[in-house]
Amino acid sequence: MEAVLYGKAVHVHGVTDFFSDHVFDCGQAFRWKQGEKGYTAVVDSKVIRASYDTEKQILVLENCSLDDYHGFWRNYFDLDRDYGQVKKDLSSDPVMKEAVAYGWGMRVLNQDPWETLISFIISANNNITRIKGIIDKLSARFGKEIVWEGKSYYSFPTPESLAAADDSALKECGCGYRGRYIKNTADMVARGLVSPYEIRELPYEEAHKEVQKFTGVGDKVADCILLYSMGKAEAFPVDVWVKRVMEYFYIGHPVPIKEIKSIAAKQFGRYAGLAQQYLFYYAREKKIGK
DNA sequence: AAACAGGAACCAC
DNA sequence: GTGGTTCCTGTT
Repeated sequence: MEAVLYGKAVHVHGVTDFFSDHVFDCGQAFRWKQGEKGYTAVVDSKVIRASYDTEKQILVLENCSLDDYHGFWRNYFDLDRDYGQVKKDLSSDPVMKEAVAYGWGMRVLNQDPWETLISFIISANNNITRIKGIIDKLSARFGKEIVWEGKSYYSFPTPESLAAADDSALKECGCGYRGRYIKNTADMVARGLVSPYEIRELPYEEAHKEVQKFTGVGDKVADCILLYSMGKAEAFPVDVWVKRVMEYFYIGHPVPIKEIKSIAAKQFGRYAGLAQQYLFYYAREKKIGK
């Protein structure tokens, strides 16, 4: 991999196992929007546009410096993980082989723990379209405006701004009963009672327990936060889709979520979270079990 | 228009 | 600690 600066864009040469639709539309991130020139998002209070040239194997990051790339985006896009090897390892199992072939360009992003915490509290009992809408409204209302190419974008709200939010404003953003959970959680973080950044440093089991101290975070949401923002590749979030696909292909009948997690841990090992990501995309696109 | 989709809180037991 | 019910909003 070699990163080269062209004007205000970084071109990363030699990136493999990358396909934008798989990366940005597999349910892990909610702020990336597809446009003519690529996918655009606000991440870490910066607007970024990403596009990938499959033929030349170049990842183009617009509005990005070389320092930004090495200091942030390289890790954000998980570019130092050998997905070729991961996919090879997972493909010894015929079901995973099929799922991996289908979502071949998926990568698990390393996102911000605070943003991921709130985003997945919103995700509970909710669907992706609605989650995206709620996060957009919250950002427009409580985030900071950033203008790029003549367009307005909004950063993800800070803990302080959400802790101070009116109940009615959260309701208008479509949070529903989750507004209370968001405020409670934001308040805990703003007061420094629990830090998502400190939780990130803990091993899986402890982090899984700690993150559930936030209101609105249960077993599944905890696993999402650990996998998508705390570098825990063994975390295996079981939502209805993953439950269905696991029962359909591996078990044959309905079982409790706890059992699905332990079967997955045995079957997929330390990459269970990456396996989950391929399975989720496969199950949802193919409507397995529906 | 009633039914459904989607995880965690909360209260019984 | 387990099981059943309720929470909110958008879609069918």
